[in-house]
Amino acid sequence: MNDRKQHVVKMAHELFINKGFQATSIQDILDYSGISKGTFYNYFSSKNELLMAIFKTIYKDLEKMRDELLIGQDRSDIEIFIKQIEMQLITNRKNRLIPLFEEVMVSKDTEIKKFLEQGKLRNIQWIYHRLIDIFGESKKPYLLDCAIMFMGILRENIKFNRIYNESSANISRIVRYSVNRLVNMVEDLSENKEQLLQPELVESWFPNCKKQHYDLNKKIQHIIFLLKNNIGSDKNHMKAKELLEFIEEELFGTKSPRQFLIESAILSLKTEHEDEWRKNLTRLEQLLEEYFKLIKD
Amino acid sequence: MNDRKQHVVKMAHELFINKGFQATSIQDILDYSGISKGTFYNYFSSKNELLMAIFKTIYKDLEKMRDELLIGQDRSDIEIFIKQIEMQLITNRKNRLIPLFEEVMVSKDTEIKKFLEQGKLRNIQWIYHRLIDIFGESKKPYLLDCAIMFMGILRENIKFNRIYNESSANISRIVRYSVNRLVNMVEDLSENKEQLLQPELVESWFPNCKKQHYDLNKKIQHIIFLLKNNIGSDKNHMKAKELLEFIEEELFGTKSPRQFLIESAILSLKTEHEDEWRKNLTRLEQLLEEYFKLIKD
DNA sequence: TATATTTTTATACCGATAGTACAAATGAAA
DNA sequence: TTTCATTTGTACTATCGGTATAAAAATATA
Repeated sequence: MNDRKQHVVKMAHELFINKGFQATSIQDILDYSGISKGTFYNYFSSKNELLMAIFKTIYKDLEKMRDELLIGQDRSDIEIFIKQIEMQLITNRKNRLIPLFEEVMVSKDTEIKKFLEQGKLRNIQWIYHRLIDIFGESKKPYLLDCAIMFMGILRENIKFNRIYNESSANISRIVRYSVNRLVNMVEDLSENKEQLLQPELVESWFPNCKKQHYDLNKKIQHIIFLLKNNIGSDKNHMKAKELLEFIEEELFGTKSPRQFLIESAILSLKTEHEDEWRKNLTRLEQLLEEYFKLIKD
Repeated sequence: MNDRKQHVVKMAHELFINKGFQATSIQDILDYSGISKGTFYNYFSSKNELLMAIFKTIYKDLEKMRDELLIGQDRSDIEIFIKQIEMQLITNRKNRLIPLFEEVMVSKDTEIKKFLEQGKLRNIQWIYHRLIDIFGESKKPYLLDCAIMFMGILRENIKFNRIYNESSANISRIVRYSVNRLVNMVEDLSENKEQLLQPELVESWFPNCKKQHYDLNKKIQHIIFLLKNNIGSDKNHMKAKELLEFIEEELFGTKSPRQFLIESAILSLKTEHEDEWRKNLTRLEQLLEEYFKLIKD
């Protein structure tokens, strides 16, 4: 995206945050960002398309930050999940995302509505997969329901708490409270074997490649996690840890991971000869090969 | 409200259901209901005020139907609660209430927004009180939280189920599933003594008279319930049951209960002389006196 | 530097919208 | 028949999102 165009997006976003979408006229945007109408319609075919651009950039940032919180962590640790949710909520509030979201959902523009619906589905899907990480495959049949209901619980709790408490200080408390309900719900459901939606539906929401990509990332993270737990603490081993963390950062924290750097790091890691270690490292190499093949498409 | 005005409200509602609020222009309403612009703005000061009139009539109907379901029933019976929720959901869907609701919530009109927010609070409050009926005073500290989270669970479940199943056939299934979660949540919360919002807040939402009215209705229903369980099955006693049911219907099923009819019914009921019965009947008389005093204000 | 191409600007314009103003027509009560 | 409120029809304002386009400015190319 053009620098100038980016600037318009940013300025418009500021206006939308302060005045709302509907209440901000095109003319406001033109004045505030200092461009002409012609240029505006050269960049965006409509006001809605501009809003979509805003959403896209926020979503991308959000997902990146969210995934970064997982780097080098135990996926099954529920505390990480809590941190991720908190981060999402705080970002949402900062960008007034929900009011904007709702404003668009009532417009006639079907395309943007579909886009936002998909965003919501993606979020549910993400929660669902995270719940599998946390509660294990055995609870899978109930975890889509749980993901959906968790969203509802969280949403309403935040809404009603805001009526009395404008500060975002207790977002953390609300999230923890809601997650406690979630944990209990998982137990309850798997005990009573009650199911509303079949989790297989989730797979049909999006093209297969997304799922593939997600699974691959998960496998790679898992292997690195194993490797990290397999090293001692002497000087040489500290270097191994640093290398592994570099690989993680490069893979999941940057836009386009540099393959040659990662391969070189792997090479360095091969100096270690312990049996279990070697096995895992070979597996990691295979997965990385798969990974780079996938992102090339 | 004027007959003609009522007619406009009805026609506009039809249009809003079919086309949505924003997408329906004033001109559409004028054409469809056959009035002139001048008349329209004589009735309503704006399009938003018309919508508010629609909401008011629907809310009133809804609350009436909902309360009628309780007549002559055991308030603590959760099955009645389920029926009430189902009824609300079906009415909501029939009137496309939620889309309309959302369309207005994004408008700039603060008055109508406040009105709708209050409606939502009233609903939460109602659920809260019903939960007290069902789970008892001892669980009270957790029931406001439960009411709020139940709303969230229900809402999201319905939303996501609709993606796959357009029919309203399984609304019943969703409600039952959600209520099961609610029951478990009450248990969980009272066991772990976790509380997010203090239920006392509920009282501050609305003027005290509402609460008084609600409590009084509850007491009257309870006494009538006791009386009904205290009569035998011979012919004379069947008449007593009919009289009690008439009183209930007159009190809670009509707009303006006729005091003289109810007093006459009470008089007839006094023919019975059993001890417990007489005591309850006197209590009922007292409560009714209070009741008619209250609705006169 | 001179020319060609692309981008940007300024402005006039379109059709649709919510809401206003008001004189004329209608209708029912006195 | 007169009076008075209601209703109608129509013209009007102001704002909106979006289009059209010619002139100007910036950029690339030769």
